[in-house]
Amino acid sequence: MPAFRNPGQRAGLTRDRVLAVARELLVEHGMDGLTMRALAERIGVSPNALYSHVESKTALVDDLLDEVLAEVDAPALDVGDPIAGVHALMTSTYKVLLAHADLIPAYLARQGARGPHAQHLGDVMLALLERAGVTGSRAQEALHVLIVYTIGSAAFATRAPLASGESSPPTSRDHAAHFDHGLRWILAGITLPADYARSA
Amino acid sequence: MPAFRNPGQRAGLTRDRVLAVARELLVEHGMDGLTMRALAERIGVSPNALYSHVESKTALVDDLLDEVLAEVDAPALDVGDPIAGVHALMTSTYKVLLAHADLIPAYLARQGARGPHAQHLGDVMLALLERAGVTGSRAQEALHVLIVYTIGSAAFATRAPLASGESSPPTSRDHAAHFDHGLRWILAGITLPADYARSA
DNA sequence: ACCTGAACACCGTTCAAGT
DNA sequence: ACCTGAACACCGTTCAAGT
Repeated sequence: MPAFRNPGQRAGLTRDRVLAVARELLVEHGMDGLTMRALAERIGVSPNALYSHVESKTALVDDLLDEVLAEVDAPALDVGDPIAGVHALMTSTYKVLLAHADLIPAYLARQGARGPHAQHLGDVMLALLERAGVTGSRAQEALHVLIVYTIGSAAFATRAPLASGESSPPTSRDHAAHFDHGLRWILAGITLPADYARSA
Repeated sequence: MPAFRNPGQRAGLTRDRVLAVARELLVEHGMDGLTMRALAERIGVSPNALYSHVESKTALVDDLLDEVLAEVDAPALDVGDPIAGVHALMTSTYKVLLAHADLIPAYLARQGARGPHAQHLGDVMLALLERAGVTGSRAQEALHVLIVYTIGSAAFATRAPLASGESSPPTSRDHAAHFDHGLRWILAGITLPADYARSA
């Protein structure tokens, strides 16, 4: 907060640096510790300077969450079994989320991300689902249920076991197996005929 | 905020009234609209007066979320199939959550509730699981995965369909059927031998 | 275009009174 | 015990400068 610069003097700040320091703050002190003012202080700039590089705090967090999704491997759109492609995509997402466990509560609160990477992954998913015969609002639903399931599973896997009972705690391999079973069930449900449950 | 009372004059405020108005505010304006100051203003009291009836804002929201769980039907502990009991309990919880859809984002953010009602339902669940042969940290895990799944499913069911595509949107009956399928799968997974996935 | 200083309109919470 | 007034230590964001 002390003034090393006069008005008009630049700090050499970039949008990428803002995002990087924001991520540090979030990992170190959680979502409550990520404030615009704390962020500005760590960078060494006045709080309002951030608004030259970021539209709002909400947009900043959205960008943060979206950035991580760049690490997800998107399968090819037009080769192989489309449901196998969806399976691979969600499995990769699950792994990426586990690699950034500190961000999981934020994903959970927002029920996913919203930026260009999330958009792209969503488009890939919808294209794969379409090739599998799932379209329209049913595809939108399938997308959402898969996202919620994946984030929820990642949240569950990062929960420290409460250490009661005699059996050994579940390994990350156990969690991954659990995740995989559920994923396969959901995919089976999604590809059923659309009116399988329309009866009384 | 205008002063109708002098210091020392009571407003006849009760803890139940604070909770009731807090719930109004949350339903009307969402989680962001529920502030201690807005709450105090609607009640007609100064903001700090609330702290005579509530420990903190966090505790207030916790109580709010917990209160709703009083509506859940807890099955008998010691009669019938315990897994059928767990199934009935989660199904009742799902229905109660849908009946208070405005609160679902808050449950999601906190991954459940924490008060006495939540505690009681958790105890019932653990007792049922124990009768089904699931104990220790594995039971804790099962509890958590069932909670996350149920809240996530309720969140999914209350999402307005995005209205693209030719097929008719899924009914609440469809959602309930989906929820039931997933619940049965999870229960099957939970009751498998503990080391089913321990291989390489 | 990018920064500072100052300010606006808020927060949750505490502390010292008053009855 | 329950309330008010005032204050503390914060928020996100905007506006008017300066270069």
